[in-house]
Amino acid sequence: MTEKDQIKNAFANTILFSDCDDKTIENFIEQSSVLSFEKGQMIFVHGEPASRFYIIINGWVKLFRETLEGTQAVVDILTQGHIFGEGSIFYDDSYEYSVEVIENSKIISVPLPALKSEINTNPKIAVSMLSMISKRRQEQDKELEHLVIQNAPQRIGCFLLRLVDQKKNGLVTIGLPYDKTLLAAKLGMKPETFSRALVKLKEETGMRVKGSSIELDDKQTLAKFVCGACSSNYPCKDINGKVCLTKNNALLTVASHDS
Amino acid sequence: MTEKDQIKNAFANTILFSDCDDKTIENFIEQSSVLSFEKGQMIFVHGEPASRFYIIINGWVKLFRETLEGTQAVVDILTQGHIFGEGSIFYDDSYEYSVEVIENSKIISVPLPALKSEINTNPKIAVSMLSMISKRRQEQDKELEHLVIQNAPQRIGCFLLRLVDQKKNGLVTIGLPYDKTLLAAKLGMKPETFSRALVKLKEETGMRVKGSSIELDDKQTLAKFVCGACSSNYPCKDINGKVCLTKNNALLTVASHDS
DNA sequence: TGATTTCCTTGACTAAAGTCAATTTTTAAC
DNA sequence: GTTAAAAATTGACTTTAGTCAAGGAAATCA
Repeated sequence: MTEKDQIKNAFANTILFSDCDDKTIENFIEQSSVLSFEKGQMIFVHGEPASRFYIIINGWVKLFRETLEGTQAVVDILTQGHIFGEGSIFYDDSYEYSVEVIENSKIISVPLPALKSEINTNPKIAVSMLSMISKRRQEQDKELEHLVIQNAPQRIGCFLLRLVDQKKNGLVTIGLPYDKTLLAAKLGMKPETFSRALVKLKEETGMRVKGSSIELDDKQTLAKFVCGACSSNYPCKDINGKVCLTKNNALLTVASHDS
Repeated sequence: MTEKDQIKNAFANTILFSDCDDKTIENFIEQSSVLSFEKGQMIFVHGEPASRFYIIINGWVKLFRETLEGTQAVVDILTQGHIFGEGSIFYDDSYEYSVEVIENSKIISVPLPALKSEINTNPKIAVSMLSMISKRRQEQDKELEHLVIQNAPQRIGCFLLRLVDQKKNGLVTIGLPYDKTLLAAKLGMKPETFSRALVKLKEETGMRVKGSSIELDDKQTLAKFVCGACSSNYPCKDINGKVCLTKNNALLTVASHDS
């Protein structure tokens, strides 16, 4: 596959551009550039004027904000197929969060004005963007709910359940997509709490943890422990996992979110 | 003002329809009806097929979800000018939450298909909807952040700060827009915790609480206690209060949110 | 390979929020 | 205005999560 094809593919695989005709995508591609980022690099910083948005071809990034006192709040952790920075056209044209690359990544950079004008004239892309943001909003809604009514072990359990292929039954192996420290932050808890909560989860559900790999005899056992403290029944209808790679190149189904 | 005018006004005062020409709004009005609800009534229930969305002319409603175990999570509490139920066109055409009337309310009911088709053909309303949902998403983002990095007194303090007219200096009086119990739920804490946290807030900032009315000598004192544990500096740029009435008909500036 | 750094875990302790129960205050109803 | 109901507060106690510090495991690098 040529790089050109790869870019075209990356565009077509995002929810935002999936419903677009070739000509529109070509137009975007012409104004775009592909960038390589190393682990640790910052792509942009919270509050800075926003000029471009980004599409991840591969790798991982962390969206976050920081308080004056130095505490960090993880907004999201994204990988291939996801886009970020697009929301700033509705946020005073400045970025709503900072973005740090957490695994070497190949990322497409696209000018925001192009998106802005396309949205204003092309109802199709406006609707795609609406459905993308709405989906993200619903996920946030649920994260908020979980933060209030689930405890630490349940939040981890819920995260794991969403990684499992819903069609699979019986024994399943789940690979954590990234660091436990990072996952702890994403789930709104400290690393120590995460560690202890995982032990509790092991005791409660009989799952086996070895490094970043988790084995589970039956997802129903986990669901039983987790989903009583949630407003939607298992399996949640907003799970529609996409297969992608963990940082160790293990296959992974990621519960999709698209912002 | 005739009822017809009142309805037209209600439409024009929502972000969603603010940018619409008269003809489009007239078309919506023809398909709409105005309903009166009593305190305690349910407007729709989570999961039920969605056929209409709603615009609040006056009153208060609570959006919430419930777990099997009976715990309730408050999604939002809305009053005049806000709309709800519109998100379900991106949620499998079923309602994402339940809605209960908490103060007698006059509410416009509008068929969802009308909105759906308008969005698909009228870029203006698609963009309005985008900016509305984006704004809501940003607020949720911050609520999520606060739930993780702020403690109970700070969350209350932040809520209060957003009620204060930013132009006012010196002594200000803040009226709680609804029950403390409800406010506690919205802020993700128990009523007892709310009560104790308010005492703490009094001690820390010198504010005076008398029933649902709070007097504060200087909002900077409160901001100092609250905003160190937030990623945006006071005054937050997403505050753009609208004046409305509390349940006791006191004047109130409500930090706007539009979903 | 060994050394260094980073990540993860564990223990002991503290702080924050939740629970349960009792009481007071406020509001609504008659 | 009296009474009943609902909302808010307070106390005593439990549970949960955070903090700080120390060790151990894994990954990375020379």
